[in-house]
Amino acid sequence: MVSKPPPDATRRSEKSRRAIYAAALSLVGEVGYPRTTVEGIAARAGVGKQTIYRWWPSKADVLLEAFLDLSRQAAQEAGQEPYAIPDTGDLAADLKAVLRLTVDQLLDPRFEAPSRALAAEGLVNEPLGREFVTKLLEPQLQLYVDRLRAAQEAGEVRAGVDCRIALELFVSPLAQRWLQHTGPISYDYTDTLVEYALHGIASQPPRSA
Amino acid sequence: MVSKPPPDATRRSEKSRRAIYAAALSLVGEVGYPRTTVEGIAARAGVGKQTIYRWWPSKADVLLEAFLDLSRQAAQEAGQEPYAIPDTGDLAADLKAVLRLTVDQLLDPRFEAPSRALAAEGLVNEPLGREFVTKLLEPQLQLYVDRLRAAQEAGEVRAGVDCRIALELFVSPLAQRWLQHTGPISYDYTDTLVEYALHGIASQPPRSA
Amino acid sequence: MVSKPPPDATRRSEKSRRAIYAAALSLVGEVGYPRTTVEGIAARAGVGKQTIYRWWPSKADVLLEAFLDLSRQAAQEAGQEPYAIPDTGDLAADLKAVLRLTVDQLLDPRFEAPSRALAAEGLVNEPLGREFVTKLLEPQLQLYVDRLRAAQEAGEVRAGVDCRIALELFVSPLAQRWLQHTGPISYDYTDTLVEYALHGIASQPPRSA
Amino acid sequence: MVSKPPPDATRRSEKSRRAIYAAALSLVGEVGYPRTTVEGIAARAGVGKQTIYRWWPSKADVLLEAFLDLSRQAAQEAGQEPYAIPDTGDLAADLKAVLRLTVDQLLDPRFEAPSRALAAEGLVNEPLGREFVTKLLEPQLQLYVDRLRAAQEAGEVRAGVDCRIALELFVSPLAQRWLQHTGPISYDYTDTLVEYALHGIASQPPRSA
DNA sequence: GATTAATCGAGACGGTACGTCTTGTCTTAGG
DNA sequence: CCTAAGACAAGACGTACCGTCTCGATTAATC
Repeated sequence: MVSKPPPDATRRSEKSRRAIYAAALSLVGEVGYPRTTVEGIAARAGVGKQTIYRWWPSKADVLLEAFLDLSRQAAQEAGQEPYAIPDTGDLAADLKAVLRLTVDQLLDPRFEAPSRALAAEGLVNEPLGREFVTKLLEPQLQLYVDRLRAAQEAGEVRAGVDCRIALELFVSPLAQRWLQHTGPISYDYTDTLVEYALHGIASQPPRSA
Repeated sequence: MVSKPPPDATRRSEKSRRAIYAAALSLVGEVGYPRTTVEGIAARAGVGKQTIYRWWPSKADVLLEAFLDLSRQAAQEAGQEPYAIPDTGDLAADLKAVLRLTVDQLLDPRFEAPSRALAAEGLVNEPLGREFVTKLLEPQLQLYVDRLRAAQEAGEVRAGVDCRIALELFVSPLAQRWLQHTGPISYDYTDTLVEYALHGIASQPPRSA
Repeated sequence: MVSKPPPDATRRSEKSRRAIYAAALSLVGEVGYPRTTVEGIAARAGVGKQTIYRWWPSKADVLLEAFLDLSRQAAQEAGQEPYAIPDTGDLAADLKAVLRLTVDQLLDPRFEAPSRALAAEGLVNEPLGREFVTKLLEPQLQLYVDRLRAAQEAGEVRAGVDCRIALELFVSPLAQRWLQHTGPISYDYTDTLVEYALHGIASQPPRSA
Repeated sequence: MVSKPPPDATRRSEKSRRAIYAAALSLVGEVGYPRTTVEGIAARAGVGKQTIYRWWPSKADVLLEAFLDLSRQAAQEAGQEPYAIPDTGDLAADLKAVLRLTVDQLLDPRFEAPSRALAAEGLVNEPLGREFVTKLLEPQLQLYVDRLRAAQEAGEVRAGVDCRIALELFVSPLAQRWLQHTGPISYDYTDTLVEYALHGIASQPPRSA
């Protein structure tokens, strides 16, 4: 007899849930994550604090779900999500195109504050971090894995290359620049990343290949 | 309405400063960053709260300085800091070696908690983030830039390659895996990164090169 | 904007009502009045909260009715209620006897907690206080008035004495000792009260009587 | 290691203490005891909640001290408090006079709400009740005991009468009428009480006296 | 016996206050 | 003047209840 029985989800107020999502996202955008409080979210959503604590264990989880919801919505708005990177036969062009879309999204102010906040919280709060990675990051990365695998089968990528590692060559640099402000983000930059990642930076081919 | 005159640093208590660094680092290691409080640091350091607020604007800044201090100490202990990546003439080998050292440091428990905490806080607290990047990250990255530039002059790296971008091909993937737990970290992994980054993942050379 | 139509009392669940009374009384006895909550009563009674709010305006009213019910029951158990103080012709003896019964009741643990709670709430919540006085206290006091009036007619009590005030001479001291713990309660004590009230404490008769 | 060390009383803010007393008394007067909250007191006093919780365990204790302070002040204002019931040699007159003063005080609106609230809380919260009785009620009652004892030595009161019980004959009825609204309060009423208590209500002297 | 309308147990809801914790400022005493 | 200590105003935390509301599921009186 340690923990409360879980609440009855069938009786949950849809209106409140949406109001909470909206309040959480707008507050994070306006005052930043650390100054966004559960009380503030409840007040702006016109909701009792208990209604938040009933369904989420912390403000980080509220924000995570709110962001997932926002992503889902944005995906729907953007037409039937392809859920795949296009395959025109030209790997470099395809990767450049999809990275340009990612750049656009990273610079969209609706996404910036909450996703940065979630990423930050995820670094320090491991369960949340795992959920963030599992639910948001990995599905995206898997698309790259799929496209690279297809390229590998088509002979465009060297056999033996681990696609899960390969994708990090262009995704991680972009992620780090964005997260840590270690450099500017642009189409040129991502195009360059694709170029370098595909053909390497060395002037000579590897000795034993 | 001017801001307070700065306190007289010549009369500052060295003992307190060191006790505060130690308390901050140990608390972050023990209870995590969010549950580390200024009061807790003051109590463990046997110091008045005002002594902290007099010299640092926030707990993040305390931790940043504490961590810088720790890094300086660790560097000294590790013998006279080379402050350069070795240049044996074999770029791949040199990069692999230095990345292996980085792996060792990332897995050192003394460093893990505070540096992860600082990275997280830096994402969301821009001034701190810039300081973190400027004082800790950039100097490290510059070493890579220098080594790559030397390789470029030696003809090992293609002319026209932007070394600042090139270094991200092996540094950022490692950073992301470590920060966001998106994958395991090992010597094999970093070796592979160097391999891919130097020679690319494509099976064919670029069309117009 | 009229108030709700009153609920249909004919369809009321007798079982629930009794369960609520029992739960209210036992909770007040166990955890005290302030920590007795409507939610707690509902939970212990196995009843929805609305079933309480449908029939009573507040927890104080629940407790008042529960206590009235308990009193009624106790009266029935104690044989056919006399509803009068016996009149043996000896006023002192009759008063002593009935006060001894009152002492017994005040010390009965079933009654103590709820009646003290009701008295307390009544001090601060005037409507409830009036109801408490009207329904519980006054009927009891009236018995004294009747007995004293009879004694007055029999010449045992001085003509001109206001019986409503006279009864307070032995009832109020007992009530105050019990309510405010200002002294112990015993048969000796109430016997003494009767003695003093009947014959006064002065050594001389009044100057002008 | 169970409880906090007590705070350092020498550094206590006198201004805050007085503001808290004033806020507590005015709130109880305006909205009644149950709707007076610690938060409300803190807000009106311009004080942090912790400053209240640091020095008092509950709102009842705040109110008790506030009331004690008010009583002390009122006593000082009323000239050098005699701290004794006058002894003119005429016991009945002296008692009537002091009871009339009590009537005045009971009807003073500054005192009514808080003292009724404290009495109520004391019924149900035994430690507070004992403190209320010890610090406020008993000192008052002792004055009666002293005056009655003097009268007894002067032969005005029958030897053998227990003065502690005797005083209740006129004090308790007044207290009960006031607390429980069981009847009106007036000079006539208290005069009558003294009359009855001194000379009894019986028409005949006791059989064995 | 089926219909129907209100009560029932249950519990989610918008709120308020609780008592605790921490922040960053201010005050006091001591060196 | 810096220091250790800690009281202070402020305000968020997460919990407990309040009194209202909305669900099916009884359930009792009418058809």
